Amino acid sequence: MKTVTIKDVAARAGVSPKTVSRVINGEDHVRPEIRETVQRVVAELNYRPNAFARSLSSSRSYLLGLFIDDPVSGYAAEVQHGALLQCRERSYHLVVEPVDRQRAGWQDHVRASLSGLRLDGAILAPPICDDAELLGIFADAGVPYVLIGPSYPPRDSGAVWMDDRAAAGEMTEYLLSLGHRRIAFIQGPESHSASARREEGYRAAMKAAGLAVNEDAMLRGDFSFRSGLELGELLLDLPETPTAIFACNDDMALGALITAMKRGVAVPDALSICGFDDVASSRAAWPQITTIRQPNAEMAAAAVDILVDPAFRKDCADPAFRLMLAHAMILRGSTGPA
Amino acid sequence: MKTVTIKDVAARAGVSPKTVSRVINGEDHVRPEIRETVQRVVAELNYRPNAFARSLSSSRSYLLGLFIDDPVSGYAAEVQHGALLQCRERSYHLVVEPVDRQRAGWQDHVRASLSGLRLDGAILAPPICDDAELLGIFADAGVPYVLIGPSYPPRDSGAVWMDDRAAAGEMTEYLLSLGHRRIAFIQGPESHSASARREEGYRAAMKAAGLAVNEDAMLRGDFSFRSGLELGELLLDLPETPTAIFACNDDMALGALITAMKRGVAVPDALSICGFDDVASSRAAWPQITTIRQPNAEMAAAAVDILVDPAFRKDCADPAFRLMLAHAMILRGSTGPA
DNA sequence: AGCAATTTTGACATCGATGTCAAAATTCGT
DNA sequence: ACGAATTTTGACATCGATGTCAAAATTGCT
Repeated sequence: MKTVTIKDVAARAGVSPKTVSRVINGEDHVRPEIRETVQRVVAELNYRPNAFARSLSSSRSYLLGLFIDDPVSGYAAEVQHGALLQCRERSYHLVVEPVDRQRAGWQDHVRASLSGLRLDGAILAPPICDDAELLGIFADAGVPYVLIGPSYPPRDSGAVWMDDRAAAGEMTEYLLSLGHRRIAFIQGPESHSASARREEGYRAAMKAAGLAVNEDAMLRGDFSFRSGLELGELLLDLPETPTAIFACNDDMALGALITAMKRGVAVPDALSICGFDDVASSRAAWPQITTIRQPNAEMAAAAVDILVDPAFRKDCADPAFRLMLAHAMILRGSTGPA
Repeated sequence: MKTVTIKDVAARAGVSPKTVSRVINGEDHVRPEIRETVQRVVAELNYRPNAFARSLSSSRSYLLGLFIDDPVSGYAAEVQHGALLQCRERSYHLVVEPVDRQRAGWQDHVRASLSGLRLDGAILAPPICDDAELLGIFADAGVPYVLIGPSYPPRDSGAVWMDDRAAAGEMTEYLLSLGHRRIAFIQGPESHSASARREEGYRAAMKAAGLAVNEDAMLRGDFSFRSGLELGELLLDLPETPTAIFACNDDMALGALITAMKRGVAVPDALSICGFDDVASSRAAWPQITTIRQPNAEMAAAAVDILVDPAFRKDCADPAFRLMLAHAMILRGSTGPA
């Protein structure tokens, strides 16, 4: 297929390439009839601007990067999908870059994508959105970025959140309303700040109900299914068995659920279990797991919108670019009256 | 951060930009000592070639596209991860493009990525790798592509497979060896050719064992968890209850497993269940599901290797670019003696 | 040493778009 | 209808690399 260039369009429409460029980019200063002619010719020839030439001359790449720690997780898939759809909406493209901080020289990989690809912006997913060194690399390269669920509100960048604290609080209140008093809590890894916020919400709700948190029933996992299995064992071995387990994410809740089944503890009759995330397998389990749906795709889409907003490039510090999106409690079969 | 260009490097090394270009691209005809000097300067200045300028002049984009139907699935995540890592290895980048054929005008979206981005190659995941119209778009645009697990061996493109037929045969033989005779089979959607190959393998193994397939215990699902639930009901309602269910993918196997648990049918004592894919939740279930691991990441990585191989661009029809990778049977708790 | 063959090098054009800025066309006011 | 103000248009340079090809340097041979 011979490539159609802007010159071809210009020639056929009887105008200069520059005018065609104006029409393509929706700029002012083109007479309506000429604009129409050009648009017709563009359609006729099925012309598509060459993204590389455009980037080279305009110093915009129409490319956004999604930087993510573990691109295989279900979480990553949701974030990516949300970003992808919104990019398409905006005529941008998305480049996914895994950031494996275990590997020596990861910094260079990041720098290479930034300087080689001239990304117009980047989306940083948790937990790497809290990595000061990484943020520094972006700042040095002058690439604007939006953080998803960071620990601290960033000063000079966009951010999109959900209210982990409030959500965990609601979940705890729900368990309390079911009559549970001995509610165990499984924390996530310390590196994930969202985990800490969820714990806060849990503690606050317990305190509000006038209940003390049993620190023996507060265990730290690593967000993996396996750690849920193991910590579930520990919790069920406790002298005062909890009547409910609130895990910081669904994978660990699933692990705890399986442990309960193995040991013949009926869920939800003898033990309620709830998680956080609403991953696909929380629906596939039996009973299905009560959880909190994070607006992952929506947060990613919002991040894209922020990045492509010209106002953002002018003033990244504008608080209008720090958004909080709504979560939802998903009540399912794994929780019941105490 | 001021951008370092090839001219800066050239000036500092006391050579022409062209020579620097030669060094960067590992071309011949550069005296060793000059090559070394240039490399030193490149490192000193931390120079990275501008990908856009490079693509514009060389008509290579160093960009590969991954075209996929449902980018949120666990399957997609594995494929993407494999492709991503290999791209990084090869200094390419990966652009993920969802192809939603439900949506009007999807063809234009695909064309736009091809002509706008000048992709050096594309990876087509199932089931869209079997879409003749889609393949035509790539052919028209002159973008070489590699198919993952297509129905038919392509004539003029690369392809990467696993042997679905043999794998399903092995699984069936395993069930037979456990003493099962009434083995139900849950098919996938007709649009997924892999499903048909798996069914073939099952039928062949049954025939080889001298057993007739009970067509009443052969039901078609749509690869979803829900369809596994429903078809599980139907199978357990059969007058001659099967002693084993072989589902065409793990999600449906999980559905059948949940149905069995709901109805109090013990797995694997009263009923064996096995799936295909080895998705994450097949490990999260209880009992864990016996399944077949597809080399998804490996297939994607192999696809990348094929696409970046200069020999491939010269002769896409070379049979060396049609690879079959090995699968693995994963024996877990959901299967046992009849 | 002298000349041909070969290797190394760089000048220059090019890829396809956009930014700048001045020229041409149009509108407006009187 | 005329000049000023404004809008529309296009010529030209530019972004940063690579392809082409001829010039310069090196090597090999007698």
